[in-house]
Amino acid sequence: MTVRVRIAPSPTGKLHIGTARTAVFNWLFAHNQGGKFILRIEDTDTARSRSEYTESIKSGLAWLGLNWDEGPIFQSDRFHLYREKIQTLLDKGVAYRCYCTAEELEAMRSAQLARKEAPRYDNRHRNLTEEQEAAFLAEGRKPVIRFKIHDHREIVWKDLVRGTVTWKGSDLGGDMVIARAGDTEDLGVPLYNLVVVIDDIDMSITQVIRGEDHIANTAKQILLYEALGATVPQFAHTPLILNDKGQKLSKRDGVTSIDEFRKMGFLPEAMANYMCLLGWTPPDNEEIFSLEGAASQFSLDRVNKAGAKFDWGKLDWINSQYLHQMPAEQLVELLVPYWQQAGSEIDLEGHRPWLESLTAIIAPSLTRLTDCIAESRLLFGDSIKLDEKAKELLQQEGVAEIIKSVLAAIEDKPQLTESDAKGIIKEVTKTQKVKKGLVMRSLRAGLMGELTGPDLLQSWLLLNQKGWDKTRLHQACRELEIS
RNA sequence: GGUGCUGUAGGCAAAUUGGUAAAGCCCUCUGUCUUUCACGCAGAUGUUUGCGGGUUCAAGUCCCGUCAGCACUGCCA
Repeated sequence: MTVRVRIAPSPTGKLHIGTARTAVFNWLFAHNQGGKFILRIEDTDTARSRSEYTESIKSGLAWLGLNWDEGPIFQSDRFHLYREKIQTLLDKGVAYRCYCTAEELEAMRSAQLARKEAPRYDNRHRNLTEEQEAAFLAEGRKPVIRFKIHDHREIVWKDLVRGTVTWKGSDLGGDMVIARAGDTEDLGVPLYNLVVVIDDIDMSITQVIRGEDHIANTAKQILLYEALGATVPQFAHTPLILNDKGQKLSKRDGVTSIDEFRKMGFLPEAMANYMCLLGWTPPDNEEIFSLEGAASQFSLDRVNKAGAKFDWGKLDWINSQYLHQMPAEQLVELLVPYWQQAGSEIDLEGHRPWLESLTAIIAPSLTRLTDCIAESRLLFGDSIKLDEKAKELLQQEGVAEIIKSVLAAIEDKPQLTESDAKGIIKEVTKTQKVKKGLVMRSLRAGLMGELTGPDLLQSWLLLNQKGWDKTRLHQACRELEIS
């Protein structure tokens, strides 16, 4: 049988890292098995679902490289199918109408809690007579539809991640609501546990791979598969993504949407790579790999059972690895938007070759794309801002002379080559009778205004292309004379 | 309260059906390279698998108990 798996997000928020990670595992499994990966939008909760979130989910998955083979399928288009199935369950006598009000349910729950019992529905309307139903209707009550869960039932499945999982019917909270009262619809509005099952049957889903927070739902859903006379798919419950305190990662933890990670300067390849590692370890122990590479060796039995703590340090490291090995001509394209956003003074469109050289110089110090702003700060513009240490160095004996002789050497040279620059440094070292290190440091101070930064020779050549080396060195001389 | 799951160095983790534990990666530190920072390369620190029992020639792995953490316990998904 062809493997068919799906990711079924609810469009009630932007694409969440947890949803994306589940999508990664499904995608990996599908690609490993030569199966299909399907996108289904679970928007039965019309009050909370928004189309803009559907867009965020689609664009987020696409950005990560998680292409889907079928869909998106929208549950909101399929209410007719759900109603049909509800009727089937009603006809079979495995579902019934419950007329309890929210207040009654609440009273029941608090009474149970007061008695230190597990809160659950006591199945009180399971066997109502026609007269009783008529009486409730006459009161104006709107029924929900409940599916019978027998306490003595034992539900067992072989989880692809966790092994054999056993659940008692009595621990499922009583007969479950599969449709809530609708304003017009006699059969109500179908709810999550029901529609998931109906769709997974209808779409011939063979493996359901989702977060472990769904384990209890799985037990309920298996009962529905049986009631609908369908084959039960295989299940795999993946560990949750945890924050640094060990709790399920939530919106309160700050950055959780894929959109935010993108804006923070993470590459899609790095994100996808890291998400694979959130609960899975490749057999070859390599930690840098593409989705395709991971898919070729993916298996659910290497998925961890313990929660996966989100490790920012590791994500940063992975991102830096991708950044460092990316060709400058490709990287520069990704950097330009950040420079633009930061309001760079120079014309970013008209200076691709220059920007590409700049990119090559700063690339090794980038961890996130956003770092390009800080790392290139000293290379933009015709002037410098001397920090304390640079000022101190420039005031050392002989330094002013070094700067002046360099200036003299470049004054009427339009464009320096690397060997020109090296020659000048050598020459100045000789004529001023100083060590090369002092020349380099002096030059760095005068050219950059600070004593640390990327490779000096390359930086100089970059500035030279714009004529900024002359303006900056002149400025350094002026400031030296004033102080 | 109930049910379920998890517990290996600072972090992520590896360890075929029980067979020498701490592989690998991140972080930290040191060395190296360099004018400097970063990158790269080389090396180092960390320790006995939450705790207590049991089975066994042998237990991270199996069993019992205990503690801790997390998840679920909706007319949300």
